[in-house]
Amino acid sequence: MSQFWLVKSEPDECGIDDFVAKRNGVIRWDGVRNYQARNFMREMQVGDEVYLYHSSCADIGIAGTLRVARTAYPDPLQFDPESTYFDPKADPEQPRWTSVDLAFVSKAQSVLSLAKLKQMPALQDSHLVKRARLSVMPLSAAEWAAIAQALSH
DNA sequence: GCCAACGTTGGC
DNA sequence: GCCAACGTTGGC
Repeated sequence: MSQFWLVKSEPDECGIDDFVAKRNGVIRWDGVRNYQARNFMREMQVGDEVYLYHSSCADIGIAGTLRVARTAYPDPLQFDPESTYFDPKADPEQPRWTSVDLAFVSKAQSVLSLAKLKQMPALQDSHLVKRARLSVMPLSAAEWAAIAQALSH
């Protein structure tokens, strides 16, 4: 069964416009270095729908929709000493960190702001509102639908 | 740039 | 296994 997710990124690093530019391709979602977020990524299935959330920027909120194009595989950056995401404790035999591939679905006409998300009754119990600083999180079908409706306005 | 939340590390 | 120190996230 298809599931719903939300991923956060700073748009300077990887935002919805990077996915627009790769409209017919995929982007590797890498650099996640939090175990809870990683574990959620490992549950993702091809075809799952994903909201992209822009954090730490002028226009904070949900900026578009993506789709899982490839399930979990080892994040190559953990083995790359040149990368800021290099993890000296990562073992190629037993990789610690996970990537998935994500593909563009749509860009929001305007960003659905965090202020509006916080006001939505359907999101009061969501990870997004309740738990700070989690960069990959599941959404319930009801949470997904409420956001979809707000985005369509 | 500040700072609260919170995850990780390491000494004991 | 506890917990203080420290680092990171991310809104403001």
